[in-house]
Amino acid sequence: MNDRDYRLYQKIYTVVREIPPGQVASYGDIARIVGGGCEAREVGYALNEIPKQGGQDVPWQRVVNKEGGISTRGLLQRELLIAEGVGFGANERIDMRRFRWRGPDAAWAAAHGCEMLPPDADAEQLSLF
DNA sequence: GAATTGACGGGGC
DNA sequence: AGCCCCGCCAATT
Repeated sequence: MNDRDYRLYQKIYTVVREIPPGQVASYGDIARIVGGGCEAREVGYALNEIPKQGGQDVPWQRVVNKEGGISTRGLLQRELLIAEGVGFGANERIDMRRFRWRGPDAAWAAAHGCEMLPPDADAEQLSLF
């Protein structure tokens, strides 16, 4: 991995660290927040590198796929999320409307050169209740 | 260096 | 809801 990738990975980790406990974000969400042409798969690769880099402070378990499911082998990620209060529904799926992170605030995004998450119409509907 | 793979997403059916 | 296919691009073989 070259230096540019390393810095990109660090930026990804910085964003992931902003996910509050008890909430989750999708790989695509993280990629969009990071911006700069970052893509969902690259986020997955970055998270995969965490164990090699000793990034113990990165809450990687809060990053799931867009369906609210986990793709990692083993059940560790599921256990960690349940311990934080993230509930799994039928078919081992997280209710993204309830637990999806809405993204960083504008000040943080600006300070770190990141993008805001586009408003989710579905989530907006939920807030009306 | 070509082919394959993958902790993904979106669109179509 | 599920399933399939394509695009994406870094990492690996």
